[in-house]
Amino acid sequence: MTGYAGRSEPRRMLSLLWREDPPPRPGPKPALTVDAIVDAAIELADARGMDGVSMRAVGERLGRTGMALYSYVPGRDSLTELMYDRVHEELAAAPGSSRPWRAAVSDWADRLLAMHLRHPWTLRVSFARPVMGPHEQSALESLAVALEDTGLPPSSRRGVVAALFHQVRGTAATVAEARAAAAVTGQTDRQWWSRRAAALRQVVPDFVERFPATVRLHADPEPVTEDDGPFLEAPARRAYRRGMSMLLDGVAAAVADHSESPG
Amino acid sequence: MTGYAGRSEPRRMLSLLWREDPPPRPGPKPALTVDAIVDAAIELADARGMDGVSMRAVGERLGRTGMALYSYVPGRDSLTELMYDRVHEELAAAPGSSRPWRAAVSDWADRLLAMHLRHPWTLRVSFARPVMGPHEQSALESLAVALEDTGLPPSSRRGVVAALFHQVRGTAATVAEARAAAAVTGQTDRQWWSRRAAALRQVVPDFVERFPATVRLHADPEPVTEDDGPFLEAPARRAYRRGMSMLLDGVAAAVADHSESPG
DNA sequence: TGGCGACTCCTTACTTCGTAAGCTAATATA
DNA sequence: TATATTAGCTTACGAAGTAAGGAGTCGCCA
Repeated sequence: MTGYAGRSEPRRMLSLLWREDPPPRPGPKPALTVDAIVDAAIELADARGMDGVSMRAVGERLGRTGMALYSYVPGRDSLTELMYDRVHEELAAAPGSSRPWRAAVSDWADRLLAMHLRHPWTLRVSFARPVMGPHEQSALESLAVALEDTGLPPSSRRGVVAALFHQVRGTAATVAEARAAAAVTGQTDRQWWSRRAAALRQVVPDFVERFPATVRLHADPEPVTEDDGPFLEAPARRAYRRGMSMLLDGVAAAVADHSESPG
Repeated sequence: MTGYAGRSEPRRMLSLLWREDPPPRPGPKPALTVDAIVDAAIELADARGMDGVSMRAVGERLGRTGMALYSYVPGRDSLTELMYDRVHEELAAAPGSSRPWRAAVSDWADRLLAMHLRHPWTLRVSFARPVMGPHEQSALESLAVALEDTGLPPSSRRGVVAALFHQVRGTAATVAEARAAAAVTGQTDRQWWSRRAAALRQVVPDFVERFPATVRLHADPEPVTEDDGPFLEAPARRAYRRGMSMLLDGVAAAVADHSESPG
């Protein structure tokens, strides 16, 4: 069961996240640091995926046994949360705060998407119960700042925040999955897809008659023009752009509506 | 590593999903059926979560050992996909096809959300690589039908489909997480939250000064008036409604724009 | 300054998981 | 009827998280 935040003692976990330095204590000097452990775990996760991050593997990477880590970190889930907060450091603050809200928000989402794609294992940590670490918080803060320029009330802004997170995380999951499957099965995603389609034609020969609207939905595929990645990745990225643009259109409409008759 | 579709032989998996009945074969008569196994697994998953669904546990529920299941199903991941497709049966087809697209789409999303909340373990199966079972397909078909009434081109419709899935799945994950945490920790989500807030105040006393926009974002909480569930569940549901409404506003704008100047 | 006690890190062991291997008994087809 | 093939069992392997306990190390107070 990975991905549930807040299972352990909240005080201990928050203390770790915010790097409260502990008072000097008796006993041998710690040879490791939480940061070193988290770094090693992130390297492992980036290279081999979250399943490659076992306590033993992380310990081994640091020249220790797996059990040695338990002096620094309550357990594996807590380590995951620490990793999660850490990579949010990469989300640099928005350049200038004087840009129009739409550009700022759209940029923010793109940067979050890029972060998730650099570290796909972050998608295993649920957005539901925020980890509430410093870097995650400051990422949220910069979005919150951008959204205040809309003039919308807090309740509406919360709706936008949730929608943005869902859109970004869903897209990231789709793209990451396509990549992972390609890596695991050893075949390109195009091969994977064509094999699957051939098998489907065999098993369900009347697919076109039974699901006509679905077939029409996938008609008219656009050529891959830009750098939106390999075969299966491209449609996900285009859908992301379109979905985001429609969502922001809706937000803009709400902004116009609200500035006409505020309150 | 749960949740990756299409790991096993695609032909075998599709044959299982679409219930191709195999030709009579030598050997003892099978005492079980795939359906019985899938049903047992779903009951277990609903009751104890996906972690309660081990091959041994499912076998035991059917009076067999875990290994007995491998005659029917290639492995655990495949079983998960079968479970996933099965519960999509609950997504009844949309009532009348003559309703306006917005109502039809909104209803569809609500029904999908309800399904995910009845079976939160479905969220472990990625939307990225569709399982392509019969029930999942017919759920997608009814959405595709509703979207054709918009008159939007396929590429735009695909964007809407993706956005809808992301919103629904993200919301479902949020709500499910709140429920799971309450069940696991034994404390109500209100207790969980207040403890966490207290701990945060201790560890980061200057939180309000450091993250003012975040604090303002969470200001002005609305009273829980309707049946949107317990404490932490309510904001997720309200955010869902607001987000969905803004998204559909954006779609409506695109519809208006497109019917003015099609092509 | 001596020693108490808390600490780090190790080894060992327990549990649970998915599933590979190989056995026996049952059965459709030649 | 002989044979090949299957279902379902037992056994076992490797990997996972982590509990338990011991050995050595150091801060703090008498």
